[in-house]
This record gives sequence, C-alpha cells and structure tokens, in this order.
Amino acid sequence: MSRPVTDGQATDSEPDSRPDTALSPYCRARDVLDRVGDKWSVYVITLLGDGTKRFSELKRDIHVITQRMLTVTLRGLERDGLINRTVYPVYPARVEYSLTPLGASLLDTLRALLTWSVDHVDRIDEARQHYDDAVGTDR
Amino acid sequence: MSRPVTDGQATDSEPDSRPDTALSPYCRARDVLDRVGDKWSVYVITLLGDGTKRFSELKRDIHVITQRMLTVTLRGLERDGLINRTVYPVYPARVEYSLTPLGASLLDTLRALLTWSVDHVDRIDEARQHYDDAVGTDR
DNA sequence: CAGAATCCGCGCGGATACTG
DNA sequence: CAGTATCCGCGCGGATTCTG
Repeated sequence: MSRPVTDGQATDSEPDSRPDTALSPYCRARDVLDRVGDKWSVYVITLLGDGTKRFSELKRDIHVITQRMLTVTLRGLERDGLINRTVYPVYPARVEYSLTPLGASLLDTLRALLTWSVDHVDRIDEARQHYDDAVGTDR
Repeated sequence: MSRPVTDGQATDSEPDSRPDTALSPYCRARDVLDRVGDKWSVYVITLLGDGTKRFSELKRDIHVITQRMLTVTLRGLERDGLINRTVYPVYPARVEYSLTPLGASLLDTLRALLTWSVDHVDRIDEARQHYDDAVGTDR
C-alpha cells in the first residue's frame, strides 16, 4: 500500500529547508491546538484566569453551555494538567476549579489569540461575504 | 479582579441578555478559533509565513495531507481573507498562495501558540498518562 | 498540476433524563 | 450542587475517482 510515513530526517544530506523535520513537531502540537479548537476550552481558561471558580459559577458565566459540555471541557483540561479540580466533601457538593501553573503559562498566549480574533472578526466576516458574493456571480 | 458578572435579573423580561456582555464577543471569536482548530490551517499559515508557495509545494511540504484537505483548507483561508490565491493561465496549471496583510498579522500570535504547544506537549502527555492511570485505580 | 465530486466513518457537541 | 448516562444529528476529515 502506501509507503510508511517516515518523516524523520533519515539521511539528512540536505543542509536545510527540509520541511519534514518541521512536520513532526506540528503533529504532536495538534494535541494542544485541538484544545483551542474545542468550543469552550478557551473561554473556560480565560475565565479561570481571573481566579478560582466553582462549577456553578462557570455554568452561570457561560450559561449557554450545557452541564454536560462544561463537565466534558473541565475533564479535558484537568486531564491535560491545565486546571486543578478541588472537591469539598460537603452537601450539597462543592467543586472549585483553578488554573495550574501550566495552564496559567498558556493564558497570555491564549489572550493574545483571543484579542486578535475579536479585533479582526469583523474584517473576516467582511471577507467571507465578499468571497461568497463572488462565488455566486463570478463562478 | 473579580467583576460581578452576575448582576442579577434586575430588569426582567429578557430571557438571556445580562451575562452576554462577555460571552458574545467570544461566540463571534469562535469563528477565528475554529480555523485554529482546523487540522491543517495553522501549519499552512506558518508555511506561507516563509513566503509565496505553489499548491504542489505545500502538498510536498506537508505530504501527509490529502489533496482534498489541502484544497479545502486553502479555500477556507482564502474565504477568510487570510491568504491570496493567484492563478497563472498556463498549462499545466500553476497556482500560488501567499499571506494577505491580515493573515500576516496573525502570524506572530500563531507562532507563539505553536511554540507554546511544542514546548509543553511533553508535559501535557505526562499529565494525561498520570490522569489516565489515576482513573484506573482511584476511581 | 491543481483541483472538483462523491462516499463514508467517526467524533464533537447538543438535548434530555437521572443521581449522590 | 455537580455531576453521570444515553441518544443522536451533523460536520470534519480521510480515501478514492475523475477533469481542464
């Protein structure tokens, strides 16, 4: 069938500009980028950037999210070591979430991306409409 | 500081209006974050950050991508106004792609995110294994 | 060379109902 | 309050085939 995807440098007689060497790290980095691609992860992280919050606080702040998706999102972030989950053995249950140092180290970059997105979303929408109009007439 | 997002339902009759002040921009920004969530968009943008490239060059550089996904990815980026598509009326066809100023303005932020991802993917993998192990025993 | 078109599996995410 | 469990539609992305 198809030959094995050996993206290692193998015999690197090439001095530079071997794109394969740049692809492998990217494939691994996709695991992190997929978190950004999650619908709610970025928002949860930025909210926790303001400080520790309870489950119900996060739920109220986002409020359009379902309980299930909030749980799933928090589990994913906890699994990745980006947030802490603290359960208080009381009734009713009380669970608090906060950023780990790892999660906090992502905060600045995430905010930068979010800022860029908010700043340019109008231009992007404009570009999309322009593109979609051209599709109808030109093509 | 902790701002009072929950200012109560002083003015009623609006089903969902109060806490949206912080959520609405995020919902719109999701359009941009979804691009980052795309499997190949980030890599294509960073590649074009080095300069104009032909379709076949991008295909060769990524080489694990299918022709279809490269086309789909490039269409999406073009539609968002992030890249230019230049067709040369020759045979065989020759098409070149390059970043628009808008796309170039995203480059730094994207590189920062990519750098963070590459730098911390090992720690994240470690956290995942630790989490998965705890699931088997603890819970 | 640079695509368009078609088919399809799988996983994300929403809706809903139930529980310690 | 903070989940868990189940069902399900839809879209992403891969494989394949055909074309200007």
